[in-house]
Amino acid sequence: MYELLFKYLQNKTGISEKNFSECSPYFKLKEVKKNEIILREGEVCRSNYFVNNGCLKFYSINDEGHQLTRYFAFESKFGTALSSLIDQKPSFEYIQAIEKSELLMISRQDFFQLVNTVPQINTIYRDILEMAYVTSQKRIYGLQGKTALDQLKWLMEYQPKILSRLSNKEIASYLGITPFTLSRLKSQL
Amino acid sequence: MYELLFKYLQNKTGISEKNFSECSPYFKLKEVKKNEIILREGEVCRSNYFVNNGCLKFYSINDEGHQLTRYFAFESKFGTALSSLIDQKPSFEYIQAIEKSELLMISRQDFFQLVNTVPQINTIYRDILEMAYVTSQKRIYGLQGKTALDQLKWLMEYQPKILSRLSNKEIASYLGITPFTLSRLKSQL
DNA sequence: CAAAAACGTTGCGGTAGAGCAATGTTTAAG
DNA sequence: CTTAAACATTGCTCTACCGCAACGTTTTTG
Repeated sequence: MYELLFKYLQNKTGISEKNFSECSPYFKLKEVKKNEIILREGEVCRSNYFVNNGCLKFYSINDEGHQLTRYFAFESKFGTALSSLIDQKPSFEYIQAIEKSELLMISRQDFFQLVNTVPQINTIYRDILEMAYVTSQKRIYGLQGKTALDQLKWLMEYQPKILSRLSNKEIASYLGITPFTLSRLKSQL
Repeated sequence: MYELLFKYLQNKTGISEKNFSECSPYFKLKEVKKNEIILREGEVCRSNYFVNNGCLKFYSINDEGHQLTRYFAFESKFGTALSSLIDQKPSFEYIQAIEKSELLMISRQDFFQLVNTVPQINTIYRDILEMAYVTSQKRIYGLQGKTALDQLKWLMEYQPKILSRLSNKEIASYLGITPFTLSRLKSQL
């Protein structure tokens, strides 16, 4: 149950089995069905999730009712509504399982306690923040000011997993275009 | 020279004057002229900057030669090419002073040493990362999928300082639209 | 395995914003 | 204070993307 998480932490921080065994009990197993919604807009996010298998989608719904996806968490990734988790205000994003998934869930309180007491978890949190930031920057710079076709090419180059594993509807939501436009673009490649 | 930085740190972490005096010598004063470029695309960013007065612009230039601005650092803000600073790869963004500015500069090495040895600086770095992330998220969600007019209204509500202090050219670059479009929009308000 | 629902594709028309050029205005520099 | 340069505005045209509708295909579910 904790093999993947241990591998992940060991890889990033070189944590020992002993130290890990002090952290792992705080992570609870949570199984979710396909399409199950884990967090809704307006709710305060109180957990951090590590994906053992499956895939989570983090998205918001804008004024016109369109989904806009910021992040897909596949296996061996942490994911949470970070803004909401950090300041404990209502989330503007949803978390939903795209596939039947197995998650390791840790409460906000336990997580930040580990961040403050276990150096390796502090490192992991720093790493999560850095990665999240760098990713979001790449996204802004990589996508803005480009045509949708260029965005698609960028995605093919840097995030091929998203293209190969997800439906056009999800991909379009990630790119911020309509499935119609995506369909047309694919025929131009 | 260090009053503003001390106030900033004290406000965020409650640091004592004594602890602060151990950190402050690492921050060197740097004065820059209006329009002076502090970091160019392709260079590796080796410093973190605290703005004592003036304003820094963080932007990239896309394939069509257009500026895209991600952040303006006014007084009492830290700013750096964070992605480059973190992984020490060439920066894809420029840092430029919009006005004659007075900066406190700390080297990457000194900064991360402080992060790892001074709890209050660790907190500050976490805070910088969290803020940077939350801001970039707000930007993605707040701007994408909206019309340029809505973007402008959003900016008026949440970042009025940018509108009041900067030229239309800078504002347009921040919104990812042309100055022409911005000019037209303003007449519609 | 059959019916329904979700998803993908394609054509048509509409619109927001870009590019360019012309002109007026503000800022900067000698 | 004067001249040049940068910036702002506005009209015209063009294009990328959207919305909707119609139709075919795949997936889900009872």
